[in-house]
Amino acid sequence: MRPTVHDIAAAAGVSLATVDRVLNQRPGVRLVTREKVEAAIRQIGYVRDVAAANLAKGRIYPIVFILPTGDNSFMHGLRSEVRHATLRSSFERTEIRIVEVPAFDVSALVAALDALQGRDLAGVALVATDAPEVWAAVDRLVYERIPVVTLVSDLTDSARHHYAGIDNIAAGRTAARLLGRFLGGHDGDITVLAGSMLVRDHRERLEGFSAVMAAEFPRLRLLPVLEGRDDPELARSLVSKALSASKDIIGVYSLGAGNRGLIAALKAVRPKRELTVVVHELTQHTRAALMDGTIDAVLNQDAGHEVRSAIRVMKAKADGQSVIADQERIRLDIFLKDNLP
Amino acid sequence: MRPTVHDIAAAAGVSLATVDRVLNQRPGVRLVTREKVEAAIRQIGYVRDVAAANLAKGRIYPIVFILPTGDNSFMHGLRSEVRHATLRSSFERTEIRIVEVPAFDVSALVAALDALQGRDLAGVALVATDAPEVWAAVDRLVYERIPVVTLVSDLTDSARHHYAGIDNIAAGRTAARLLGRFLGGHDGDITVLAGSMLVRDHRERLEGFSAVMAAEFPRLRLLPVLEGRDDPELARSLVSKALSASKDIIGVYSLGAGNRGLIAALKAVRPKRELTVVVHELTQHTRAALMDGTIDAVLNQDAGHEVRSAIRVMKAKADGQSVIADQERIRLDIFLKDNLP
DNA sequence: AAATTTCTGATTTACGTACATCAGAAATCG
DNA sequence: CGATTTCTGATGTACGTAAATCAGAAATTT
Repeated sequence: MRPTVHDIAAAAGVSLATVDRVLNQRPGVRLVTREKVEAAIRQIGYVRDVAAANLAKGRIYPIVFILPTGDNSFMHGLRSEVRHATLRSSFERTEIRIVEVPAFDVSALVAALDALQGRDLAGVALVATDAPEVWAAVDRLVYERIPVVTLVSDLTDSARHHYAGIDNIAAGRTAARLLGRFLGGHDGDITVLAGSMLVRDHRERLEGFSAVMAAEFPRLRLLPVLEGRDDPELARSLVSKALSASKDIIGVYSLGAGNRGLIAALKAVRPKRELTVVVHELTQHTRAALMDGTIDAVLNQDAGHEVRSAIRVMKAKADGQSVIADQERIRLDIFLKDNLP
Repeated sequence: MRPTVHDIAAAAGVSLATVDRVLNQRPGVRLVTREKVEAAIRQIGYVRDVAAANLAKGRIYPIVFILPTGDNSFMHGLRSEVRHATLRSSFERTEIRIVEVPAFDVSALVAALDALQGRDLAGVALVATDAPEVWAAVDRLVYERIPVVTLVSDLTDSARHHYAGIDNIAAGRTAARLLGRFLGGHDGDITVLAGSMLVRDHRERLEGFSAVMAAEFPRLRLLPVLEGRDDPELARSLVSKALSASKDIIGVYSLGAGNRGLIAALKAVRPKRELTVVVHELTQHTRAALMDGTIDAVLNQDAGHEVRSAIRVMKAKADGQSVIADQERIRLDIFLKDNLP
């Protein structure tokens, strides 16, 4: 059986109340006594029963998620995961509120962050647009000892406590290698569709992609990046234009959202044009396109994992506990048509 | 605030004791009363506080893991994950015992299973060798109402409650597509290294691999399967022999363990021979080989996830609860040199 | 209608921790 | 040395559930 507070009290030769004062860092314990208790705790290997502790304190964790609006499937999925988490909130002693702000809108994001100042929050999670004003607003919350976690996309320079998302440089590199290897030794152009260079995840994916392409697949040339603002309709028109402008395009890497538009553009030129395509985010549209051969590979981050990880981290930070970095690592999923879940 | 048993009692107009009888399916409640209570439970949306319930019952779950011996890295990793779980056992109210049996040894496995009959166990997890005697032994345990979970490799025909492992047909198909696409349109032979056709995971991987190869990459021919018994030394010699016997081999798929030997054999012919290689299981050896280019892709199942999932499932079954299938799905990880964890 | 059996209610203790109160001991101060 | 101040012990309640006991009500049988 696992040791309890009673065992500590007996081992240290003090009362339960004193053990409690030491454990919860309450005042009223002499230094020598405190050390005696701490020695006993180490010696018998006591570990607090978190379930019982939570039951006793009945604490709740008020949490805010700041999510961008936009009708692309990835953000839909993310919002739905957060909502799903609100359904479990009574079990997890959380109270989750969702705040929506326009995508890529720095001042709106800053306003949303500043509105949270002075609130008694256990944590704030945000999909960050990477700008100095945002760093500052985040740091203001951090200064107030509110745990802040970036979700999906990180901030370059800020005191945020944690980033819950994939390694986007690695994702870009992986995309490049898949595309490069799938294209064998062929020569040709590659077009890249991004959402916006204002967000760090897209910049990093491009960075990793370009690096591997340049170093290992010199026969493939990158065309200027198309910025589709994660908007299906804009993505469709940009890609269509690019495909008709250059007949040398043999590969496409879509590193943002709005793939519905990309897929429409691809289908319009199929099967005349043979294209190898790697995209990000598994949605109903990319899944179907992967199945029918329009897309060759999908890189994915599991939005559900990210949301749950973010919540775990915020709760841990709010309790002043450390997080197990390895356990909170978000994996990059690679889907071909054969291993779809 | 979340509703409690007291709220149910008040809503149903019965006593706490009656609510408890209904909730824990104890006898002594008339049908009409039981229905009244169940209606109240549904109506106020009561959900049992599992933490408090576990605290109150103080139940422990005795669990046995049956693992094959063998010095390949994958089984080492699996054993170490199970041991790691034993360290957490006091938190999770489990009491885990590990039983080791020789790999691919049907009668030893049956003996180990039968030795567990009549014990009061919350669950048995085993890496199964797929044979009728094993199906029968597993079914004997199931008949005694002991939850049984297969780990890594499943059984064809048995009443085991759950399988904690990847979809091996999908894994084989994925390997085929990666290898096929990486080899462009080239002609040549593919050699397949397996552990043993006695285990279902290896058979299924081969099945999926062969199917996609035949259907989509007709210019690649499969050579007869090499059975390395997951033994590094045997694997090395088999692969070396095969490579010198046929100069047409341009690809290798290793679907079992013992990759240390495969890698040694590959390094012996490098860089003269250009080979595209896809293997299973990320270990220190395959990781290094992926980094240095000896291997092109690694398919992986996360042993830690499998062990934790198996434990969750056994506990749920022991409590008569259902498992959330989707949550217990083990994902197939694909690693290229760019996305190693 | 009495005797029995089957339900139900009321109450209590327990799980391991948090937290509050109050009395008394020990240390420190004047 | 007495008067504070600071520390410690003893004790009780609470969290939400499990589980047991016993008395009494209701239903069933005789």
